[in-house]
Amino acid sequence: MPGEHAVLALLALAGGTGHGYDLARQFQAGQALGDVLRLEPSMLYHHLKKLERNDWVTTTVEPQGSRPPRQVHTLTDAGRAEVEGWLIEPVQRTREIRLDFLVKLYFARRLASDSVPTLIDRQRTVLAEALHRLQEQAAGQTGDEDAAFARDVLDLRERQTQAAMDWLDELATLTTDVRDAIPD
Amino acid sequence: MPGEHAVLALLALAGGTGHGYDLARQFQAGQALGDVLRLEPSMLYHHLKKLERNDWVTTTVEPQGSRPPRQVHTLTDAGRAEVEGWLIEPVQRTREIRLDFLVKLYFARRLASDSVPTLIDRQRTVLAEALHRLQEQAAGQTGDEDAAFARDVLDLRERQTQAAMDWLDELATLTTDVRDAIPD
DNA sequence: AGAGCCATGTAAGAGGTTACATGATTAG
DNA sequence: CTAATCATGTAACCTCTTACATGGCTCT
Repeated sequence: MPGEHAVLALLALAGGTGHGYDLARQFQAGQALGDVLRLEPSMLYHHLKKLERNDWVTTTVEPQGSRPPRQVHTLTDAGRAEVEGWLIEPVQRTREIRLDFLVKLYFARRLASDSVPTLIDRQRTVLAEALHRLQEQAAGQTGDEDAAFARDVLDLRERQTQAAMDWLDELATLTTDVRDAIPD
Repeated sequence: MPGEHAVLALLALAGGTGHGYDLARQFQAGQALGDVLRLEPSMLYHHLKKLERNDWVTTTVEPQGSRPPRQVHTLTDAGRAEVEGWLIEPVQRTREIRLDFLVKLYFARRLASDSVPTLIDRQRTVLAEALHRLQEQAAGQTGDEDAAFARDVLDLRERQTQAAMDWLDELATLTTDVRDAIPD
């Protein structure tokens, strides 16, 4: 469920307050964020209701004269804590790299850039463990047709996990370069 | 929606008839198929109902004496045609390789092994096109923070697509080896 | 005596998509 | 005059997960 946390983090990025229509723009196609996580208005408003139920935001109505009134949402302390925790937590499954981790990275760079190297490192550890488990499984295999298929499955997963690792390695290099660079 | 087609294909593999409980075994953990696509009984029965609505199977009740009666499902001609079409059609999105394509491969090897090299080759073509589009997008990029993120996103997608390509290449090699081998 | 198999489902709910409703305002 | 923008949602419909209901039979 990256949607909920993305909305919460976007609210944090906007300074802690915002209304639905405004947040919606970032989740449209063509936006850096929207190209990774597309959120239709209906889903966005749905998430905002849920955030309120979780006491992560409070909502007040702001009349707009002729226009429909805005529902202005404000981050609570619990909401801020939730974002902070989410930003430093790596994802557990390899398939979540493609969506959840990318969204996390987007916000981590903008809200807590100091913690990005740690996030990348912790994510590398999780993937390394996954890789290790895959290699262990690949070791104990028999020889029938089902086993041949199981080997192919493991081989694919290993390659996909390794690709994500290589990508993280490059991310880490670039991030470190920036931090180590001496400003002129 | 690989679930529906997997159930249909499993019915074909069983000779064209079968009942739910029997099919369910293959979708449990520990089975070659179940380790890729887990289908809980409730979902399996749901899919069987849907297959009936699509006229891909017909259902008859078979009393079992003391046991609960079986709902025996039989593939129709339309159902057979649907399986055949599905088996030779590559998946369109890279993320579908992990699940949809693997399931397809499992059944293609068992139901239409002659068409497997063609399936792999067509899938390679789809991925090559995707890779090409990603490289084109990576070429036209500006320099702000959003663009840096967009570059990272494209880089990850490229690596994941390339990993799938490499895997397909190895699959193709192995498959060809088997076909070219001279039986003794 | 109790666990687990046989065989079928229903119910409830999370998560998501697509389409539509409303109604004034502003830009081309 | 038309289209898009502002601003909020509802309704209907998928997919999927988790938990539970039924009730006799077989194995240890």
